[in-house]
Formats: sequence, C-alpha cells, structure tokens
Amino acid sequence: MARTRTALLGAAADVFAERGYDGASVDEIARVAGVSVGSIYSRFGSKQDLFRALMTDYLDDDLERVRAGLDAGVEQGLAALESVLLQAAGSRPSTLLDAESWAAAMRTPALRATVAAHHRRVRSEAAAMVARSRERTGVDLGVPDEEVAVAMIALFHGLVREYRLGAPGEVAPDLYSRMVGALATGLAVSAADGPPPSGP
Amino acid sequence: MARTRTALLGAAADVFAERGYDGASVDEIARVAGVSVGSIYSRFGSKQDLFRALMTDYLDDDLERVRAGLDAGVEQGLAALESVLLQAAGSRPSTLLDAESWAAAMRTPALRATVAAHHRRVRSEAAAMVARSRERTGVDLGVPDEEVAVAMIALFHGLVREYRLGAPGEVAPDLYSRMVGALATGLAVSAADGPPPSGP
DNA sequence: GTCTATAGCCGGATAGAC
DNA sequence: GTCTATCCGGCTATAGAC
Repeated sequence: MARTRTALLGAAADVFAERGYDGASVDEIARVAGVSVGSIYSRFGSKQDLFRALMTDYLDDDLERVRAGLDAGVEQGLAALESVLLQAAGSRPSTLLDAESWAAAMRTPALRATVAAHHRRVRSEAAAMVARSRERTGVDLGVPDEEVAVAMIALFHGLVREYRLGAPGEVAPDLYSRMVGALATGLAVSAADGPPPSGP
Repeated sequence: MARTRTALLGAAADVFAERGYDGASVDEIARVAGVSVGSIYSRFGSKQDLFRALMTDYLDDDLERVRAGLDAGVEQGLAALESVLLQAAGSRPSTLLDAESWAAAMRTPALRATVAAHHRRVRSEAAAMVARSRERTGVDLGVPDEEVAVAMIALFHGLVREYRLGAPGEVAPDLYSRMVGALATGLAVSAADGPPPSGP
C-alpha cells in the first residue's frame, strides 16, 4: 500500500541524513521503516532509486518551506526571519539532507541537474519576494533582485551551518534578520548615493 | 619515508573529496598514491585515522588560506575579496573536503570538537580583521566584531556553495565583495542613526 | 617499512515461498 | 507485495615474506 511508501521515505530520510548515502544500509532503512528489504526493492528497485525518490520529495518540501518562510518575511517583516532560521536549523535531518543533496549533486552527474534546478527555483522565489518588497517600499537596491536573493540564500545556509555546528548560544538566532536588514540598508544607501557606473 | 606520508595525504584528499568518507576505499587511495594498502595501515593504522590526519592537515591549511585572504582584504580593500572567493571556489577538492569536514563533524562525535574549534579559530581571525578595519577607518558598525565575522564567513561559504553548483556565470564572482561592502555600509548607517537599545 | 595475498565481514541485490 | 534466506562482490584489515 501507499502507507509502506510513506514509511519507507520517512525512514530513508532519517537514515540517509544520519549516515550519509554511502554510510546508510538498505537493511537499516528497512528496519527503521518496519518492513523488510524485499519491500524496498519491489517498490524502488535499487538503493540509488530510493535515494533519488527521497531527494525529489525532500526538494519539493524544501521549496514549500522556502515559500512559507518568504511569505512570513514579507508580511511580518524582517523579524520573522529569525523564526525561519530557527525552524530550518532546528531540524537536524533536514539540515543534513540539505548538505547531502548538495554533495550528491556535486558528485553524481545524474543528480546535478535536478538539484541545480531546485536551487534556481528557490532563487527565483526569493527574487520575487525581493521584488514585492521593493515595489511595496519603493526603495531601489541598485542591484538585480536575483543577486539580492542569492546573497540572502547564501547567508541563510551559511548561518544554519555555523548555527548547527557551534555550541548553543554561539550564534545568535536573530543574526540572520539583522544582517539581512543591514544588507538591504547598505544596498539602498549605495544606490541612492551613486548609481553604480554613471557619474565621472 | 616522509615522502610516502605526503603522497598518501594528497591522494587521501583527492579520493575522500571525490567519493566522500564512506564512498572512498583504502584501495583506491593507495592506488592513487602509488603505494600499497599495507603502507597505509603501517603508517596510519586505520581508515578513520587516515581521515583524521587528513582533516587536521586540511583544517590547518584552511586557516592559513583564511589568514592570507583576510590580509588581502584588509590591505587591498574589498575588491580583493573577489579573488579570494574565486580561489576558494576554484578548488573542487577543497570545496568538497570542506563540506565533508562539516558532515563528519555533525555525524562523528569524536570529530565534532576538532572541527568546531577550527570554526572558532577562523571566526576569531575574521573578527580580528574586522577590528583592524574598524580601527583604521574609525567607523563603528554597532555590533560585535564576532557577529560581523560570522556573517561574512556564512555569506562566503554560502556563496561558494551556490557558485560551485550553478552553471558558470550563474553567480557573479564579485558578488561577495559587493555584498560585504553593502553589509558594512548598512551596519555603519544603522549604528550612526540610532545606537540600538538606548533612546526612547 | 613496504609489498602481496588472504582472511573475514558486510552490504546490495535476488530468488522463491506465501 | 511482502517476507526469509541466500548469493556474491567489495571492502577493511591483517599476516607474513622481503
């Protein structure tokens, strides 16, 4: 039944996250899911295919989370970004799967296109959010929305990385919202002072 | 001889980077290094110990690169940061080993302390650089140097991640220096406008 | 210290009963 | 479709000659 598929993908998420792709064993995934190895192979055909299925699922969910987070940021202001970072960093499996998706994309040509496309979708969503903010506030940042989006995303992932590795309290959770705010301010000021390549 | 050790660590860097810890085989490392598996075990005792030796080596080198990059930034200004990012992102093995070090630290308790300590050292170097810039320019950013440092590091790693995964040209190499500049400007402006929690 | 050869194990995948 | 039992290849690690 479809129930098995869900349980299997859940178990796969936990085990692949905790052990990494190569470190994970099909046996353990089956055990955690409460089914037998045979079921995995009847449904997914191979360990790689199971991983691929998990990745597409995970990336879809991730895009949804990004959308929700960005909406919160637009509607409730920068302060809301603190909870977005806390939520993302709070889920250890998600954090590890995210890293795993990047590593797999870097190492497996077949996965690279999928993951890279996901990154472009996320970037595009973030850029749209920047555009909405820009239109609402009427402040021009002087650089393409896409570039602001890339910077925001990079800062986000980099902070989650530090946040998770460090001891509790080592990285302040509201650092993200404060730095995004400062970034926006800085870009706005620079744009107002001098439109980049024009005056002598 | 010590020659073997160097060759082995070089081969280990390449293979662990390309395959990941679990995906790498001792056999392949030996083959790439041009020695036999026996030599590895006589020198390092186990695959894990070889990996640990590689990590400490890699983290030391990384700290050196950070120092060099920060010095360039301080002396030649923000524009130099473009080449720093290009250099870091230009080395595929380094990028992958960096990700591997984070993942290993997250998953292996024995490695966590080592890698976390490295991150603190990097952070502290960056904070010292921020302090030097602050003293030189006389501009106060209104937040602790450490926090600016964390943000700069996070932005850096996040951008390298996007830069490497995306197609060539998808992420502009000078985005880092521009965004760090904007961040500094934004912080300075906010600090000048209103010292955070003081006025009514 | 470095090699070759091999032990011993573990994990991915399949066969075949139900 | 799900189970159990099994195959088989590859891996880490060691033994022993040089």
